[in-house]
Amino acid sequence: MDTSSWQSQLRKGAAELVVLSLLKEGERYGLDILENAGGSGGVLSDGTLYPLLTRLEREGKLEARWAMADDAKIPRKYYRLSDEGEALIGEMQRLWHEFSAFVSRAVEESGNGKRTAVRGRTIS
Amino acid sequence: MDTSSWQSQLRKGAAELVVLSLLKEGERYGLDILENAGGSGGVLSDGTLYPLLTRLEREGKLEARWAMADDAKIPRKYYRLSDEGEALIGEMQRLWHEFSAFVSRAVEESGNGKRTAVRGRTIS
DNA sequence: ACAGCATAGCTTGCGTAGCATGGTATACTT
DNA sequence: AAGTATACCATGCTACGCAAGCTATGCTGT
Repeated sequence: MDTSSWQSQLRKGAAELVVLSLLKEGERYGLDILENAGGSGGVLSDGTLYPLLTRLEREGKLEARWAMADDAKIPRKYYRLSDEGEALIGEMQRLWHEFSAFVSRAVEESGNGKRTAVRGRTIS
Repeated sequence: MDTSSWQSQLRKGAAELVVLSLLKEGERYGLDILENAGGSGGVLSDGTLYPLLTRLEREGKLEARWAMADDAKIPRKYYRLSDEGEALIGEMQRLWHEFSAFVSRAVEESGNGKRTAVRGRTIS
């Protein structure tokens, strides 16, 4: 049973929400985000993340700086929420709750017994 | 704050799950599905639903028949799960729970305080 | 010395699905 | 006759996930 392409579709949009949510906690760089959002059951691969970060920066939702952390060997690009991003994430989180509640309800109701059969003759 | 195109992205894949879940209860026709899945906070418009039903039928996940119900004025096309669709929906529902739990966790953890600031000098 | 691997970030091209818009056809209402 | 409701379908646009592949640095083992 192949559900992999369907899962890709399901992830659309969720990546943006998860990344912005992670950055709400504070500054992070690419691979750091990937480890926190792309693990088992995760929603991100690196080919998805970097274009996404670039886009969010271009759209003004994120700001970025290159920095050399004390324990790092090579420079990292650190991203943080802009004022606009900060304003957006609250609304997105509210919409996510609404959306996931709706889908979960639809999924769960389908467990409760059969509907009565539809009357009517099939047309051939 | 425009989140409408983001919401479209979020809906991708969810429509298929919701439709198959509704059909797990029993036979339904197009507008019937639309009323149960497309309302407020819903995930479907009719320009999405009909191509989706056609695709699912073509892929063998659904079977359909035209029928004249007693209370209807014009014929309706009734869809039901095929054996393959029945086998698939269980797996999809399991994956949905996993996925939505992951995203919800990411969203909710972002409420718990600030991370410690990253040490390191910005490179200019 | 140098091959291999880990860390870190980025680019290209493909495929898929949501959806706005518009269309067909029938039946009922005014 | 015109308008509205029911019911289904087709076209074209767009966005985004992701596989695959690229660059560059620094550490480690032989």
